[in-house]
Amino acid sequence: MSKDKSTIYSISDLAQRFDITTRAIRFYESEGLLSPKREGQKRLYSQKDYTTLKLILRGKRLGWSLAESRELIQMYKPEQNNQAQYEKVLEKVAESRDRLQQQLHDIQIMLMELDEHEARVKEALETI
Amino acid sequence: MSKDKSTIYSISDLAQRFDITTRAIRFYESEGLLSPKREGQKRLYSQKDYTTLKLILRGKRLGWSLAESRELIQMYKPEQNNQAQYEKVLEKVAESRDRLQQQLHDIQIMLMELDEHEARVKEALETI
DNA sequence: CATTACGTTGACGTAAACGTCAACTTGGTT
DNA sequence: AACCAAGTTGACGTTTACGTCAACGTAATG
Repeated sequence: MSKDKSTIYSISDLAQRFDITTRAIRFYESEGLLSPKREGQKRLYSQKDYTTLKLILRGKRLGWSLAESRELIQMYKPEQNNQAQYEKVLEKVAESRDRLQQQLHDIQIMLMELDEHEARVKEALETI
Repeated sequence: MSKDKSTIYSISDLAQRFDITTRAIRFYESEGLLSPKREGQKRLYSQKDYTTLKLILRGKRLGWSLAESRELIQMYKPEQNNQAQYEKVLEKVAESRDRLQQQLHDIQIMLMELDEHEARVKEALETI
């Protein structure tokens, strides 16, 4: 299928799939979030790059800065092999988790309040 | 207690409580998110303003723009009393809910992936 | 009454995340 | 050869969300 390990994407390919601009993708690279292979001048994106991009956009939807997403992405790289690095990684994981749990909490409250409000509005509509 | 309906806050009061700057609070007002009473020049914030500010900051944590939070805030105002307005409100509610559910989904995936990664890192640490 | 604390309104500065040209190159297609 | 589509690298512009002075008002305090 299209998810096989050797699939390669062009920049406009990725842009279409994720509904973003090529400019954005190049910008992410300039910020150290992506580093695609090259074929002459042209960028070639691997399945790993695809996954990384997915991570970036998920981060964006959650209100993360690119710098934060970059940290998370680097966290997943196995290059950092000494203990200090690993422990820094674990700290980052904990931080991320706390932040996510705060967001989860915020969302639950929001959904509850929206429910209440929706009910009130519908009631108002019925009594018109 | 301090949650009684008549409690009034100064601007630096709110700034301290929410750990933001007075500049930010004034900015939110200039963007139409807050509209405190005045006593001469000075701004006086009611319990309603306090709640609105809480909503703004919750929106921020979830990555919303101030413009989006403003819409949500206006949604809660009972001033819009005709049917067209109400239906627009219901649309906004649905939109917000969809967005929140997408975020919820994103967060669940993130937490799962972090769990997996944490496990792998801890394993690596133990085998050092 | 002079100082200090707290507030006010401009006005300009800034970081992040791209958008938008402009001016090329390059690999096929007619 | 001529051309088009898709790609490239600058470089400058733009929006959002404030930060950071400056210059001033006002109220209470020593």
